Amino acid sequence: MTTRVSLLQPLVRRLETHSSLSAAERDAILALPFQQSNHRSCAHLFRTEEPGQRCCVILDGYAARYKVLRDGSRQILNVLMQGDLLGVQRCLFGRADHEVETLTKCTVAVVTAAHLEALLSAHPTLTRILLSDTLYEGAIQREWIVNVGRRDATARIAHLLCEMALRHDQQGLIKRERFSLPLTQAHIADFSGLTSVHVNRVLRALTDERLVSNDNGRITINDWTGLARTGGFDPGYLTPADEAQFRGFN
Amino acid sequence: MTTRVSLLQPLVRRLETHSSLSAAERDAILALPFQQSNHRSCAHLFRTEEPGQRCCVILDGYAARYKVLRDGSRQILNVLMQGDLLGVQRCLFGRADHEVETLTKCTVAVVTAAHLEALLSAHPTLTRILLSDTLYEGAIQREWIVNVGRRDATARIAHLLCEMALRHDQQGLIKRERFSLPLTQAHIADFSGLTSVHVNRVLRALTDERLVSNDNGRITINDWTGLARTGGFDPGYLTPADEAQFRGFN
DNA sequence: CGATCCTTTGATATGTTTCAAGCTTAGTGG
DNA sequence: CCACTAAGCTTGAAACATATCAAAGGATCG
Repeated sequence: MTTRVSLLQPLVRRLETHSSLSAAERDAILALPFQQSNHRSCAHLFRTEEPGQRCCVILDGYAARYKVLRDGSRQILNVLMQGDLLGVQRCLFGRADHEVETLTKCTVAVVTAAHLEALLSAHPTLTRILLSDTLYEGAIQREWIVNVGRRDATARIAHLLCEMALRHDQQGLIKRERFSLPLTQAHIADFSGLTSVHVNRVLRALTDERLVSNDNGRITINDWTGLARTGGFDPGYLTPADEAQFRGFN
Repeated sequence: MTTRVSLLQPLVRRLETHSSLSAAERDAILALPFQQSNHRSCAHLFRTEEPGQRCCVILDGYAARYKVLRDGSRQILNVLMQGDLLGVQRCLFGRADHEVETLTKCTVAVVTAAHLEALLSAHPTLTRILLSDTLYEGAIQREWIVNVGRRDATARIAHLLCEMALRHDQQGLIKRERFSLPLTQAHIADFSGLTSVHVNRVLRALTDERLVSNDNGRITINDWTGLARTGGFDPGYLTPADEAQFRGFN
């Protein structure tokens, strides 16, 4: 039991980036019953058609929320990583507006709506923590609206890299300015509202300027300040008011 | 007291579009102490610089969440109308990532964080209702990402009109396919990530095709099906799973 | 009755898409 | 171990949607 329990640590870490948990709350979360489930790359985690009374936490790997349009084009809404909690909407409404697909091999902890329910009943303040987490996600989404609405291709991609870097840092997943980001150029295109051809050219320009380098899904940020400047990146939307700023963006 | 209390009815109506409230919860919301406050057009309701421990409900008029970029351009994130609840993020985090400005003269009910706190303590299930409301807003934001990321100018604006029509319908504010939408073409541009010049041309095309007509801030939808088709509008993200579909979009 | 804000229109410029093809790389089976 | 395949990356040329610039025409309001 102890081994399984500690696997939910990424969720705790994630929640603690914007809220503070009491010891009892933390223990209750870590003791949440779940079923571990492994998925191959490009597998559906959630589909809009099949409603379900379950949510899940990403323990390892990457996934993406997205919507497909009638003409077949798709828009990625957010890239999900370790610690991210999915499907709360589905638990509350029995349905969600978007699909979720793995981008890599993924290990997730599946939690039934009933167990989530029980957790929230036992610790009512956790509902507020969940609300905070949803507001945090909302802030990420709003910044993304700005990104696709008002920034040019170069800034969009630079911004994407900055955001993912900071989120990795919050989860303790960045080492020496390096982190993993297993997105193909087609993924980045679907995410930033561009075509993969154009993403290719922009990415090339960014590496030519020595702002970042990309070694097969491992990103290295060579020039934080420069990248943040080109991306118009202001980390405020990701960090609590009182938190020390991320190195490189002060 | 009764007169003041009944003014919060739009909030109840709003919450009831996606959640069901018990009689006690409804009464508690309606009895929430608030201070009525009137604002002229183009006034700041919330600014990022000045954090505050209050939230508010729009009783009458329109407002917009937005962010301003370094180069001075701005992106409207959402248009807020009667019944919309603002500043929850600020109450929980003491800060928000975006600003809110009135688009018209506006009457709002200002609720202190302390009173909101008291309400949630007395009726813990309301926290979950608030979470549902935040998820509902999240769905609207996600659809907007799709809109600016993957739809052309015509579809974006058609979609905007469809969404606003449906939201007005949910609040009972649409009469004979007509509703109020006091956005200038510059507003629509800032919202849809276009320029006002281009908005003008697109809007003209939509009225030329007799899909909509615009009489000085009052929109009439002349052809629901046609407008929804050009906008790629699927109302699923706004309506609970079991709800009867909006007329015209079945 | 001027002043201001909003809308409209035209001409030109530009960022991004589209199309099309060749190239690299990693994985697979003979 | 090599040949084959598929997926992803790269490049170039042409087309297109939207932006930019500039100016004129309405509407509204003090």
